[in-house]
Amino acid sequence: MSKRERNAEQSRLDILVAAEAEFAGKGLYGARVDEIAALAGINKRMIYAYFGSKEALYKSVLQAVYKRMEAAEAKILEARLDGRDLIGAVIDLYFDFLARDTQFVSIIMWENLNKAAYLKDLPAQDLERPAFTYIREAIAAGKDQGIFRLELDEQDVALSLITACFANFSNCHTLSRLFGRDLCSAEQIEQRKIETRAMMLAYLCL
Amino acid sequence: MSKRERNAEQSRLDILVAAEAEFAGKGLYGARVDEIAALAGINKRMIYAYFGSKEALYKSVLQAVYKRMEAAEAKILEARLDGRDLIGAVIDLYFDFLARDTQFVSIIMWENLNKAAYLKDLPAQDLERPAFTYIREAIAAGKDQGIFRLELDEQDVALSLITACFANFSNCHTLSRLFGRDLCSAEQIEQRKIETRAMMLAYLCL
DNA sequence: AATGTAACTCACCAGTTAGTTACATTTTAA
DNA sequence: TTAAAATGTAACTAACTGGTGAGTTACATT
Repeated sequence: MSKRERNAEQSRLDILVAAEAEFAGKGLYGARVDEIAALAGINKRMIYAYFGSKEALYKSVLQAVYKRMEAAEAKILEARLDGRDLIGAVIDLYFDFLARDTQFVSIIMWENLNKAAYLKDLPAQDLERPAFTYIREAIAAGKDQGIFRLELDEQDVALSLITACFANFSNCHTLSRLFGRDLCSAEQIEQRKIETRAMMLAYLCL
Repeated sequence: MSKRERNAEQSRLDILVAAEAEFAGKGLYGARVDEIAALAGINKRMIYAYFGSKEALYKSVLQAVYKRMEAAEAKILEARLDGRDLIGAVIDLYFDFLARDTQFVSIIMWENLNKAAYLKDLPAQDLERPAFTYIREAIAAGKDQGIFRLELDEQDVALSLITACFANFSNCHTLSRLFGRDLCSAEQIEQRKIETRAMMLAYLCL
């Protein structure tokens, strides 16, 4: 086997990237440590040196994955939109993020099947979602401005929004089979985005 | 080990029930044949006698699971509802089914993570969904009667409806952590049902 | 009582798994 | 210069895995 350059930081990163691909594809149980080592082009021993165990490696991957979502959501906070514009922008952002980052979708699903057992071990700080707070506040403001329905609860709307986006990606394979069209394709996803936007706005707006 | 009563049909069923629990909990990779045998209270050898392989057993479970969904959907066809009543009834049905049958939810999710590889092997007949056709026809009729928006596509609406229901169950564990409330609880699910109904009707109706 | 067979048990295998260890090489710092 | 710490390799192990060969038991038929 060819020698690796000595670079602890790079090696750690290579392991994380390989592990994410392996965990996304096969889950915690199905993933093989030897496979991760081979994919990272590193010796298996280093995985144990850097991460300690397969489980600990998985937790690091989970953390990294949520960090990506947080980074994407930061754009929402920066844009400082409100009302209908904000809702549209949020849906665009989630659709684009989930369409691009299929490993994120897979790992979240695996974590759900695992009853979020490992997510629970993550420090609370890694789970704070400033974007959720911002969305809730914007909905409340929209109600005050008389553009959103008063009877709606901000938290419920935020939940509806996120679930409506996510399900298009988490279940696209089985639904493709059931509906007889490839829902994973870029065109179908674009269509789902338009549809989701229309649905959310019809629901929210007076 | 205690002797089993000789009953091929019962044994087959015991294996299927045990396998579904094991596959739902751990997926195809994570499930252990020995565990299924222990859970079914049967000798492992019989699993191979009846089903041939772990994969073949999984496919049988997948088939059984979809049959349950089909049976639940049959009630939609029987009720012969239309318009807003139908939409409400469909949401009720999916919510109630998914809330009760958590193993269904898990297995569908696993199958999606597996890119529906095993679903593709199932005979097309097991995947026909008369309920979907009925819903699409009812939406078209609603448009003619002037109660539903004309610009909507029936197929898109059916998709929105199913995804909006499913995501509440598939992602409840991670979302519970993110939103700081137990979205798997009966009360929260009831709240999500009300919300989903309001959203779909606002979206569909003129 | 003898026979045939479906249902079943037991003991085992060959391959795989996460994790470890002995040892070699390189970097760092005094 | 040199000792120690860090980084790397490859061989190893103990436990586990899906799957199987061979033999046993219950029971119906003759």
